[in-house]
Amino acid sequence: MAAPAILSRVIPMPLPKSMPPPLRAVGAAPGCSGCVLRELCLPHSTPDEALDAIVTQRLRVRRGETLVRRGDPFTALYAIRSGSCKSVVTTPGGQEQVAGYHIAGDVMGAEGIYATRYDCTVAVLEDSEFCVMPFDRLSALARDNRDLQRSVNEMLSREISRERRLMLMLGTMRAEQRLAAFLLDLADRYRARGYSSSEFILRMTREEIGGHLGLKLETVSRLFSRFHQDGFIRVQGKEVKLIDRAALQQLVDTAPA
Amino acid sequence: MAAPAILSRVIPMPLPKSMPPPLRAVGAAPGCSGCVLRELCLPHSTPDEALDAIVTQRLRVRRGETLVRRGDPFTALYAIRSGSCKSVVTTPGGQEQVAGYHIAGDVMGAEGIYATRYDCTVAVLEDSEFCVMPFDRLSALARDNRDLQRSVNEMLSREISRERRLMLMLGTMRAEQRLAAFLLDLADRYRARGYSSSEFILRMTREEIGGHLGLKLETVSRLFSRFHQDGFIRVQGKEVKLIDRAALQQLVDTAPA
DNA sequence: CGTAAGTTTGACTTACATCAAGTTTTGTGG
DNA sequence: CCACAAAACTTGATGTAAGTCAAACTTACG
Repeated sequence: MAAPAILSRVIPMPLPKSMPPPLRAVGAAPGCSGCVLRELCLPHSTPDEALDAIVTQRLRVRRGETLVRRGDPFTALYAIRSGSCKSVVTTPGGQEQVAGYHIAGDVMGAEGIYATRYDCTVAVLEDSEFCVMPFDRLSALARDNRDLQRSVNEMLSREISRERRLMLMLGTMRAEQRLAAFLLDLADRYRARGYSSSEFILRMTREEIGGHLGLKLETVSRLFSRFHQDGFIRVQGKEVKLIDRAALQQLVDTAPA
Repeated sequence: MAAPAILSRVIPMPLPKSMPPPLRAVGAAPGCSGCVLRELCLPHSTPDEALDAIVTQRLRVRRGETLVRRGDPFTALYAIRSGSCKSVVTTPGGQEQVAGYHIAGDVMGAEGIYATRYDCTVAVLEDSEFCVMPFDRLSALARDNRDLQRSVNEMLSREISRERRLMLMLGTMRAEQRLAAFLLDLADRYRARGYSSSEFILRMTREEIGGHLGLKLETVSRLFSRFHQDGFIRVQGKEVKLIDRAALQQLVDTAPA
């Protein structure tokens, strides 16, 4: 198989300086068994035996680069080891929707399995590191391992649920509810990763957040200001601190009408 | 395991003609190998050997009944053999979003694999017949059959793509674009099933369509009237006839601004 | 055949978008 | 490290697409 576009942009892992640059290094990669993100990234059902065979290489990608492009042949799932990115879908008319804001522990690319091509472009928001999980390898491993097969199914199913929640948000909520829900969801995800769930740095611009929530950047900015004034949060550019979570939650839960 | 709610309302498999109304099983499954919907329902990779073992029973459900409820334990995927339904997600605040409008050949329930519970309520829009694919059976079959395993993955992945398109629509399009996209998508799906792609009967009310597209029923109604006046379609209640597909397509493709 | 559910259409309101101008932050090269 | 240009952000004034409220009409079903 021809090397997918992405591999041509691989930056060698800086770990042991002596190691040849990636592309092999299967067992040589640190493996998932000791990874702190394991619980998030692979479903709990993932069997230990398989763990260190799934990830064949690590990739470093710099802020502003593209990890996969819409239409690229599907070859692998990518897990975020560190950093963050957004996945973007585009209408025929050129409008952009940020389908996901992904942070460490998230797995991306699952939509490509059926279509054999990725249908999102994944843009890297800060210097990041990814674990590459070639899909035919994953499938082969799963064939001999019932639990791993289940893990793959769960991973896909989890993605369906995630998107359904987003759809629900876009279809039913008003602007302030969307932003509140976004912030609370983000906080939960940071907590699950052991980071502070009340204080974090947004890696997306107001425009990108707007593109995610189906709003314009001015609306996002105004809402941040309003939440700040109302004492729900403290914002300073990209730094956000949640002050009154209950209030945000109540915003989300309260029917608009 | 306790009998899942859905199955408790099912009558044992081999059965006579005279059954009490709702949710009734309609006899031993004829198998998928001769089914006209096979191409749509199961991915092309599905191996012949597995085909007749996947569906264990057929269910008849009458209009207005509920096939699965949000929160029910996940046990099976359901394929629509004939008829149609909507799947509904609900916000904490009680707002409803119609996550999908499903017609013959569609498979539902995939989101439950991860969560072990369904997270949509599926309401039946007209008297319909379903093929029940118990998931542990499907998994077991897939374990011994690489192609079937792939089919399951593809089925899930296809659902992710479907939802992503809907998300894109909700996040970026204006009302008239949404309705146009909805009609064109529906037409395509009918064509793929061998039905007329230019003339069909909507089984959803204006309110349900609105709930699907993130609009209010009055807006949907007005748009139908406008499309009618503009000569794009001909509407008469639930009967719709597409007249000028190109015009609808152009609406969808034209950037709003 | 009658009643309830669904649909259409109009008048009015509103949440968010758009346009615009000024301020702050970021990142780069001297 | 600073300077300065570009990008990102904030805030106000105004516009508009879609929502809300309301009333009359049509369709479907028990």
